[in-house]
Amino acid sequence: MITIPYPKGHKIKVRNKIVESAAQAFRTNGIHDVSVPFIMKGAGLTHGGFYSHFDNKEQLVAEACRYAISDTITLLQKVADEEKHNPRIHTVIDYYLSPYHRDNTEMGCILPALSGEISRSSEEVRQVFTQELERMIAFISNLAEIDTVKGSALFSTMVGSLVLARSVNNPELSASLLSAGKQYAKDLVMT
Amino acid sequence: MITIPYPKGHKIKVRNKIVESAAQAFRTNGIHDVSVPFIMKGAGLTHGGFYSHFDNKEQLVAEACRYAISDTITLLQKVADEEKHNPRIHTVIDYYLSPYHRDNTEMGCILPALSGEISRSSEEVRQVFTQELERMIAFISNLAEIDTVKGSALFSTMVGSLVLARSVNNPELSASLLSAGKQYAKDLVMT
DNA sequence: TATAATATATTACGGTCATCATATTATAAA
DNA sequence: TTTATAATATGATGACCGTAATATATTATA
Repeated sequence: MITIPYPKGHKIKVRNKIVESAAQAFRTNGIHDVSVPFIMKGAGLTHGGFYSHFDNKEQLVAEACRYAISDTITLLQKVADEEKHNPRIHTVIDYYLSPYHRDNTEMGCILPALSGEISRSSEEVRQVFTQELERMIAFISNLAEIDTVKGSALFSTMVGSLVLARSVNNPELSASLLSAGKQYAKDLVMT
Repeated sequence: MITIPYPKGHKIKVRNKIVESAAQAFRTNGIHDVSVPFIMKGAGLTHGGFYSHFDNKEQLVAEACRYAISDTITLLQKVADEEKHNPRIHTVIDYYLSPYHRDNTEMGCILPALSGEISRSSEEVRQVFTQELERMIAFISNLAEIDTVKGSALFSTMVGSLVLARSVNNPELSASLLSAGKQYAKDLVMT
């Protein structure tokens, strides 16, 4: 006879908490700089139980990245849906290149946050990024009513501007990178 | 009486070798994933001598980043100078977004390679990046004969395209990201 | 209320890290 | 050739890593 000693779905909930904790931690501190004990602490657990949920850290990395990108697409969709007057792509560009998004890496788009590290990750992780980036480009292109080639260039501009705006020390330069990105991203859509 | 046991300039040469080794290693594997022993081995030395050249790892990071960006600007200048017919900015864009540059991170531009990690680095390192990025934007803007705001957007597009092209697993998608970036970067210059 | 099954915690292991103290080596001058 | 010493190597320290084995806590059911 099979009994269920813990509440039904308990383990899945805990597992999701670990993924969420990891997705947040990776965006804030990078993949390699975040330890399993740190992630588990973020989920309110101790590190030992980790391996009853995941085979290894790499598996969690892949899941957390997929979770984070999906989350961002959902958020951008919501941002677009709330706009009633201006072109919806403009609203998304403005959000993506806002000081808020720049300064809150831990809940933002994972692509600029982990950009460098992804190319050095395992095939499994890169596969996830490839799939999710394709979804992101499709989403952006659809919203802007442009083809996916142009959509790729648009999203590249957005990612590059955000990455550089986060790298610099000088607030004026950072703001200028954001606003230049916004302006020419919108220009790109309209030409 | 003071004796000089090693040839004049010996230590400076060794120090430069360490910086070069670090600049290459950081671009290939990221800052945090590269250890001091690994860098020293790359310079043909053992780890212990490191602290007679640098106060700590962070100081080397800052120097290696400055070295790497200067190196890249010099290289791009040379690439531009070799072009006789087309607009020189086109040649630089084509080089920057070439498969060669995408696939040889270790000798390429450090900004896309370390983008995510820079924003989490010390003030000292971010200060270096700020200064060198300003130089890079000035160089690009001057070459394209556009103002620095437009130049910022142009360089953002280049960085973003390269970052995303390196992240994905799918060769076609990667190539498409490069060519989309090239096309719209050139469009941006001319409009 | 006891039990069985499952979720989480504790503890340990082997490895690598940055850093430092000390020993050794290489070489210019005496 | 000897000597002084700068440059480099060796080895150690304490911290933290990913991973794993084992122990403990939890709770739906009998």
